[in-house]
Amino acid sequence: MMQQTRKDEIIKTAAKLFKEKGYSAVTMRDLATAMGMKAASLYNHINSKQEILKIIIISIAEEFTKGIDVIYNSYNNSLDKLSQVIALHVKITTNSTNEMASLNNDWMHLEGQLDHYLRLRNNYEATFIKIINEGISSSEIKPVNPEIIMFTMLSTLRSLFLWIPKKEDLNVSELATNLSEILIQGINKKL
Amino acid sequence: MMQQTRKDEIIKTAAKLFKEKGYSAVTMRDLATAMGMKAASLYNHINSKQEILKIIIISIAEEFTKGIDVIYNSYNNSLDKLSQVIALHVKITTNSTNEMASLNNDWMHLEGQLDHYLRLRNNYEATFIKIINEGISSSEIKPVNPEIIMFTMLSTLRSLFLWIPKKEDLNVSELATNLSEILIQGINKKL
DNA sequence: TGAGCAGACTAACAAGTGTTAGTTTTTACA
DNA sequence: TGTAAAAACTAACACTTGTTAGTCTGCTCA
Repeated sequence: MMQQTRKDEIIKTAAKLFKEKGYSAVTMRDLATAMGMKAASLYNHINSKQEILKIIIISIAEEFTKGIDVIYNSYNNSLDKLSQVIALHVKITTNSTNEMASLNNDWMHLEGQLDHYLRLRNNYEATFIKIINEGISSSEIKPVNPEIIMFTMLSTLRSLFLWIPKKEDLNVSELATNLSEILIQGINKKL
Repeated sequence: MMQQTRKDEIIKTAAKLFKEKGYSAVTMRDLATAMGMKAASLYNHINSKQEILKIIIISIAEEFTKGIDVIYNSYNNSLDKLSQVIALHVKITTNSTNEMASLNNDWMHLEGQLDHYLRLRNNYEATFIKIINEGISSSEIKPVNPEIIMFTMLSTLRSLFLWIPKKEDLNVSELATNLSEILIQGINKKL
C-alpha cells in the first residue's frame, strides 16, 4: 500500500471542518482554503466530496464493529466486557476526534454507502445488547431494560468527541476508568 | 397575542426536516414542498430561513434555563434536584422532539443569536454543576469529578430526542424514573 | 356587491455549489 | 540537466441556493 499523504491530509482537514459546521455546510472551497490551495486542485487527490465522507465514516464504523466483536468473543465476564467497550470508545475517540463527529452527525448524508453503514451500526448495537443480556442472565447486571442501559452508555460514549478536546491534560486510561466507575457501578447489582 | 397558526406550522415542519438532514441540508424549496406550497410563499409568513432556526432554538434554550433555575432554588436535596432535571429533559424532549434535534445539532448555524444561545447554555451548565457540587458537599454524591458527572448525565439527556420517537408506547414518567435509577444510583454513595 | 387583504402564485435575481477541462508549475530522479 | 509525473493553477459549466418583486385568487364583512 503506497503512502497517500496528500490525500490523507485532505481527509483529515475535511474531518476537522465537518466537525465544526457539518458536512453540508462545508464547501469544497472552504476545504481548499484550509488546505492552502484552490478547489479544483483537490480533485487531483480525491474523486468527490462524497468520497471524503465515505472514507471518514466507513473506516471508523468498521473499527468499532471489529473491536466489539473481539471483546464479545473474549473470556471475560460481562462487566469487564462493558469496561472494554468503554475503553474502545475512549481510544478511538482520542485518536480520531474529528472523524467521530462525522460518524455521529453526518452519516445520513452518505449516498452510496448508507446501507453499509446502517448494517455496521445495527451489528454493533446487537452485539452490545448481547453483552448486556448475558450480564443480566449471570446476575452481574441489574435486570433493567437492556435497551435503556445501552442507550445511556452509548449516548455518553458517542458524545465523547465533544468533550475530549476540552480536556487538554487528558489521561486516556484515567478517563476510561472514571467513565467505567460512573456508568457501570450504576448498573452493577450490589449483593 | 394573536394566533399565528400558519407560521407555527411552518416552524414545526422545518424542525422535522432539520432533524432528518440538518439545517444546512434543508432548502426552502424542501420546506415549501413539505408544506404543500412554493418557496416564495413561505415569505408571506416568515422573514428568513435564519429566523426559523432562531425561533426553534432560542425558545427551547430559554425553557431549559428557566426550568433548571426553578429546580435549583427549590428546597430539595441534591439528588432530588437531579431527578427533577432528568424529568425536565424528558418532558421538554417529549413535547418538542424535533426542536431538540436543532438545539443539539444546529446551534452553530445561528448567525445573530449565537452569543445569546451560548450565554443560555453556559448558565444552564453552571447551575447544573452547582447542584452536583452541593450534593458532593452534603455527601449525597460520590466525590467524583463533577464535570464528568455532568457530562455523563447531559450526554444521555441531550440524546433523548434520538430515542424517544422509537418508543411509541412511551410512558413519560416511567422513562424518567428508569433514567434516574440508572444515572443517579451510579453516583449515589451507598452508605 | 364590492373593497380590502391574507396568502398563494410565477418569474427572476445574484451568489454560491460541486465538478470538469485544459494549462502551467513544481518535484523527483535517470 | 532534461524529462516525465505529480500537483498546482485559471476558467468555466450547469445547477442550486435564499430571497425579492409583482401578480392573481378567494375569503371576510361593511
